Amino acid sequence: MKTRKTPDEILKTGAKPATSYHHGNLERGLIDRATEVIANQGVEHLTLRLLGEELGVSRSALYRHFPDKQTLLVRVAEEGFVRFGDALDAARASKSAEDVFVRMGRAYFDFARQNPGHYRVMFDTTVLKKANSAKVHAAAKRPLACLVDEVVKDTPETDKDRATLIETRVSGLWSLLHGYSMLAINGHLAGTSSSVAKSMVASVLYLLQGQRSSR
Amino acid sequence: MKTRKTPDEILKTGAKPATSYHHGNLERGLIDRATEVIANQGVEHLTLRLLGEELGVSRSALYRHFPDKQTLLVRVAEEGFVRFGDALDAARASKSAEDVFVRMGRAYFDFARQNPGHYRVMFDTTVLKKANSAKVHAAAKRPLACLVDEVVKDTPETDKDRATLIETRVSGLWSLLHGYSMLAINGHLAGTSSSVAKSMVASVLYLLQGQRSSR
DNA sequence: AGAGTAATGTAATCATTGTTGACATAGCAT
DNA sequence: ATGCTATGTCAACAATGATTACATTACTCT
Repeated sequence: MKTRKTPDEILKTGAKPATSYHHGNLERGLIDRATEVIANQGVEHLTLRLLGEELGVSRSALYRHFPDKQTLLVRVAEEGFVRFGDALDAARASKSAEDVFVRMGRAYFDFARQNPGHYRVMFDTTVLKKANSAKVHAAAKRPLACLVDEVVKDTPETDKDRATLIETRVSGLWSLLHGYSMLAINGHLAGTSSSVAKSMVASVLYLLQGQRSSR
Repeated sequence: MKTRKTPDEILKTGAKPATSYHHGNLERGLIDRATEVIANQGVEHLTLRLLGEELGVSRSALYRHFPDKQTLLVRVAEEGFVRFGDALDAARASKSAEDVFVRMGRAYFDFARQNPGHYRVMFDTTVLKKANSAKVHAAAKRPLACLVDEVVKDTPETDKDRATLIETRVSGLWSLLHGYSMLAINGHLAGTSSSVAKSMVASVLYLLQGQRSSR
């Protein structure tokens, strides 16, 4: 009994007549538009006034759907983590001749570059810190768990101090993926030709191999 | 004729008598305190009111030293880049049995973890974008130039398409260093035991080796 | 169909923060 | 001493996030 009309029904009927008092699906619109603005201009340029204007709604309408701005950002992050987890899971499960880490690495980079708004909020220092939503914290664990699972599988049990080796490999893998994603999103890798992107995916393997053979 | 008293003179005389109207070295104090706040609580928690209070000065006093808050942040970033460049240069120049990339990698991580406030601002999406100070842009180039220089030296000239190889290696190296630094600073690598940190430094070499031998 | 009720949106208002302009004070040179 | 400049204060403004009281719509139940 949450909504009177599903989003699909709204869309089918031709969405938002000119005289409508109700927006129809403001919650969805707020999340989507906020994500766009963040992708284009960064979190700090997102204002409720702009959001309201663009959606043809008063600025206080947001508070019917979110207790505050912070919570809207948490929702953006949450949806990002879910989709991110889905993407990594899919890459992991896909049957392919390629190494599973190559597949996951590519999926990681692709997600970050195609969803810069989500990715920024997901790893923004302060957004998650104050979030008391259990859902977002659960969603945030899943993508990393994907990486950890595969590293665990790939780390020989014979190694003494196996736990440390796993931790090392996860840290290295994640650092490489996160660092490249962040630098690329923020335009610090100007001449990021596609060949470099491909090489970065391959680098995942070399990094892992080096870490396993070392120590 | 910029200052009547150098900072050192102020300090020698016992700094800031209770009845002082002038702060003595407000510019320095603003930059330093701002850096601390950012390190502890993030950029978005930095307010001019707080800054003024803590330095025993009105909130508008800042505007005698910086045209606006943004410019203060740019100054923090600028000083960060200078010190960062110095640290990398020193590591590169130091005579040691260790590989130069190991030395630079350690210096990179050490700087980031010991100066989280600086590092955050330096790579904040929006701080540098709007900065029209030539100084900060020059300072920002130097640290990366250190890494690039060494990669260039280390990349065999015989390789055809050498430029792409260099670009790939720089991207990979920087991504690993930046990613680990960011994740560590923001507390995402909770169990970051010192052994993991050491392994991360070593990983730099394996990554570079893999990239050179590949493609 | 019609009443009742919850969901959704608006308008007016407030607190916080960055910023500005007019004024006050201190230090330095002559 | 006098004047100039750097530095700091105070009051006010604009933008923004948030709150409260009220208005409108849509669903449910009979």
